[in-house]
Amino acid sequence: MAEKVTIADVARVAGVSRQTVSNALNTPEVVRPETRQRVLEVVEELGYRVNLAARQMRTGRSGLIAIRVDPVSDGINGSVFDRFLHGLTEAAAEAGHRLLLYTAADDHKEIAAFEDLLGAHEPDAFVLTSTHHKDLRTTWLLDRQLPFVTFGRPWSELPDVRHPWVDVDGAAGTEAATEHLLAAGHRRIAFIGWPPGSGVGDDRRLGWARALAGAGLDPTGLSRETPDGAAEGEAVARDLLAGDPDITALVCASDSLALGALQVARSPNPAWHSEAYRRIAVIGFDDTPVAKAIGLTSVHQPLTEAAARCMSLLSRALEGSPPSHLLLPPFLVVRQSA
Amino acid sequence: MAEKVTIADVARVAGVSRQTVSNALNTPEVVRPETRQRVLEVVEELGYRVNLAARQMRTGRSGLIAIRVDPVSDGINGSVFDRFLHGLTEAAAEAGHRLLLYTAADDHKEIAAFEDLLGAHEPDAFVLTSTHHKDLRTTWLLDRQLPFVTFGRPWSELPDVRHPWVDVDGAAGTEAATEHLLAAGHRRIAFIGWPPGSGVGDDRRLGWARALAGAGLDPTGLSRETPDGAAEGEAVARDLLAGDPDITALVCASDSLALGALQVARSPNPAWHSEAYRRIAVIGFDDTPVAKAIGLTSVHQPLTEAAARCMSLLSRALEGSPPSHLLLPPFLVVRQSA
DNA sequence: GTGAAAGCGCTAACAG
DNA sequence: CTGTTAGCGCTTTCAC
Repeated sequence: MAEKVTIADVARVAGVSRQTVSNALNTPEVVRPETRQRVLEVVEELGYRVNLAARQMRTGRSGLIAIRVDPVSDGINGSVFDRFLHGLTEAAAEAGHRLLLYTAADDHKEIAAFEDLLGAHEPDAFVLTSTHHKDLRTTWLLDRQLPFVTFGRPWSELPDVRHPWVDVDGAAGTEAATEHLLAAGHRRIAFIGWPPGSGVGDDRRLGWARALAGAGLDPTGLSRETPDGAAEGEAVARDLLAGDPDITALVCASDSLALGALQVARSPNPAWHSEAYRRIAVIGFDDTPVAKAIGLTSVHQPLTEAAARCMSLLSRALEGSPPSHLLLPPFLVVRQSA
Repeated sequence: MAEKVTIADVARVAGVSRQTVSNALNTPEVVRPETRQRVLEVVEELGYRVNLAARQMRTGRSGLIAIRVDPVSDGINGSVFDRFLHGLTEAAAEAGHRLLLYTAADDHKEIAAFEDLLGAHEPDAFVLTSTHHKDLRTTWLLDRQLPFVTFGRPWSELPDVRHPWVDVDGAAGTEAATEHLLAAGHRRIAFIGWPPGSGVGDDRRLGWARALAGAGLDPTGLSRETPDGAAEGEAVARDLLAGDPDITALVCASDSLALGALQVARSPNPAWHSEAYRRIAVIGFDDTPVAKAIGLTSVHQPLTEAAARCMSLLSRALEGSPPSHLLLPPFLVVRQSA
């Protein structure tokens, strides 16, 4: 049972040639239905499976899709990638592919990893995450016409960057969050985000600003920038609330930032609480387990769907179709914090 | 550069035979140092990389290690596996292997996946997680003498179950947690765990009981069982505290349970708060991002080390060494909750 | 429709 | 120490 059963065994038992077996499996329409039927029965009976290494030598296709996992999982936000990865594993399996993992510390190292992989395991395609401005990886892969899809839009101005991608509309997410707060009566809504230059962060700020503009409100003085982190979020929230007694709500670019902001919101501090009591609403981004655990309202990304879409765009790319892309809408998960 | 460079190219440029190149790479000691040096230079110059598919056809080894990822990441506790996976990816890379992902819904489906994989990609070994009583997978792999390692000890009574494994000493973790509470002066310390039968859960309960016994305390009436979950933990904690006014601390089998328990501990409810004010200490297990976020004291598992150890046991198994195993000590991360 | 031959890139076995 | 031969299992010609 664990013995190696080759195409020759199937051919012998079915009373046909090896080639006919191969045809029955790979090019069914070229074989007579009854022959095909018999071959398939024998395949089933013997538990035959194509040896991918042998196939790969002839066709050059390995059935492998490579994806990078970061050396360290940074806790709160790492869960976003992990959910995506789980979804992608399933989607890939349905498309007859398997995921191959690799690590790399930066763009250059990752390109070195591409070279290693292409020479060794020969993955059929790559899935790239965390796209950014001046992404060397996409350029490298495009130059060599290697199939890939990115989860994350190309944050580049170059109009000739043409590759399939899937992304979640971050601006729509923060916009929905802000509109939710507006609908609840909030009028002075601040934003805590990352320093400009990170496409994702800028996009999320944009949605907040758009919602304010839509309500005819002035965003001046209501936006702050900080590296990601709960401590950072807490500091910035404290500063914001102390400096502006009219702020009643905070939209954050991540759950980490929101978590810190929520500390401030939930334990009023005299330092900023000089005015009448304010109940501060807080909304995060990513709907991580932490958000669920502490009752933080957050923007949820449809990661399973994103993974499935990545896979289908990839399948299409492997068939030679021109690249297309997809911007998925996130949705707000409302909890106690807002 | 992206052109396919084979061993023949290297041989031609270096002025030796194909076999010498192969030897220089795989059996360096059998080749004259100067020849070897020249070959390696040409390899570098041409950017040659062995084609694993071709090698696999000859040697039967693919350089792949297969590991299952669960279809759905269950949020809080999923992060444990994910951290392990990240660590394993790195450890595998250092040992010259890559991780291949697959999914399966249960033991039987997973065994079917084994068969698929072995016939197709031919992984050199498997890494199994979530071992349990009557684990069909280990039996199946042992029967076929396929190399594998489990992260999780064999929870079986069978003395002949002999395979390499790595596990974290859960009992030592809850014991340390309980001792920490004892040292802080707590005398009536309850345990919230899972229904008996899940090796991991029973083990964690054992550590708590052991610590109490060591302090000469009676555990009677202090242990509760419930499926995992924050809501479940909350309900059980409420019940425990209402029924026993002397309880001042709760040790939980998971961060999910602890999260729920902490809700009760932090917002005193008249229902159980009939006695004098009690500050209830809570300790969780796994040290997930949620624990860090909400200041929950928790038992931390050394997952990166566990992954590295799994890989080294696997390497040894692939070399034919007899199986050995390892029980790693966890440690307590003390935060505000205890 | 079906079968025979060739060869993908590599390494184990053997000969020099 | 180095070179030659053979063949892993499969699929792509090309005959039949």
